[in-house]
Amino acid sequence: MTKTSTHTVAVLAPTGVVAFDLAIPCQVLGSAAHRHVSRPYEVAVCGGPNPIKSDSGFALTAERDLTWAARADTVVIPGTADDGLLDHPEITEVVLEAHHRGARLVSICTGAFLLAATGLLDGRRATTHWAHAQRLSHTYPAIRVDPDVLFVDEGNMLTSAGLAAGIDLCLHLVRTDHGARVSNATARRMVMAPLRAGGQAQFIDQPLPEPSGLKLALLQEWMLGNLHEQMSLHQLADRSLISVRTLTRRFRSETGLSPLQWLAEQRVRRAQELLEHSDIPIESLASECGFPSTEAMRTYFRRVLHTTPQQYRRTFAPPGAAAR
DNA sequence: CCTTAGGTCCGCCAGC
DNA sequence: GGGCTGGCGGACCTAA
Repeated sequence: MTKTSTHTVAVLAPTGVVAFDLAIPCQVLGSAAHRHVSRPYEVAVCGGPNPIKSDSGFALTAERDLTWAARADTVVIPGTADDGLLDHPEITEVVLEAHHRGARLVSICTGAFLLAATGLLDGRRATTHWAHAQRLSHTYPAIRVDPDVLFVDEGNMLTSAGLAAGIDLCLHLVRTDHGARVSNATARRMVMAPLRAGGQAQFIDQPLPEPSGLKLALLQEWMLGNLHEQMSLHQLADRSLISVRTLTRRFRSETGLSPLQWLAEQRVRRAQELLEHSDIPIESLASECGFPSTEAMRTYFRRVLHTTPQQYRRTFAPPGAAAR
C-alpha cells in the first residue's frame, strides 16, 4: 500500500443500501488521522442516479458515480435491504473492473452476496451476517464460508459479519495501512474498544459481572503482564485454580478463541507496538513478547497480519527511528 | 518439504 | 430437570 498519495476509498451505494453499513467506512476511514497525513483516506459514496433509496426510510445523494469507484484503491460494498437476494449488475461490473485494476475489495454484512456474485470469492474464505451465512454457502458453494468470525482477511479481499463487525474490519484496515497507533487513536475517538480480532466469534457470552468471568479477566491481566514468559495450559489452569477443561471452555465462550490463540494474538499486538515505538532488534523483541523464536513470531505475523515483522517495522517506524 | 514427540482443543459424558 | 465442572480420548497443532 503506497503511503505517498491519499488512498481513495469508494463506498458503493446500491439501491436499498443498508444505511448503517454505508456509514461505517465513511466514519471510521474518514475520521482516521495520521501524525503526518491529516486525512489518509479520501472516502466517497458512489452510486446513482440520485437520489438513492436506503433501507432506513431516507434517501441519499452520492457525491460520485460508479466510474470513480472503478478507479478507487479500496472499494467497500455494504449490505442491501434485499439481503443479497437481488442482482445488482452495475455493482458487479464496477467491482470486477476495480479488482482487475488491483483494488482492495471489502464487503460488510450481506454486501458479501454482491461480492460473491462477481465470482471473485470462489475458492476463498469469507464471512457474512450469521443469519445469512448458510444461504451464502448454498448459493455459492465454491466459497469457504466461515459463519463464526467477525471478519476474514484474504489480502485483497475482505469480508465482515453483520453491521458492527464492519467497524472492526474498518479498524483492521486502518491498522494494516497505518499501524496500531493510528487505529487505536481512531477507535478511541469513536469511543470504541480498540479492535476485536477477526477470528473472534460473532456471539460472545456476557463476560461481565459473574465471579467466573472476573477470574478469567484476572488471569488475562496476569498473562498480559507476563507475555514474555512461556506458559502452558496446565500452568494457567493451576494459577487460576480451575481445570484445564474449564479454562479452555471459559476462553472460548468469553473471547471466541482458545487460550493459546488468544495468547498468540496478544503477543502479536505487543510485538506490533514494540516494532512501531522502538528499534530493539527483532531477536530480543521476539523473546520479550514471548515467542519461542523469531521464526515463530514470523509465522504468527503471517497468519494474523499477512506481513513480516521486518516489513511491519519498515512500514510503520516513525521517521526518527533507525530505518534498516 | 518431512517426521516425531508432546501439547492443545473440544465433544462426550459422568458427577455434583 | 438444568447448569456447571472436569476427566478422557482422539483429532489437530506446534516446535524442533
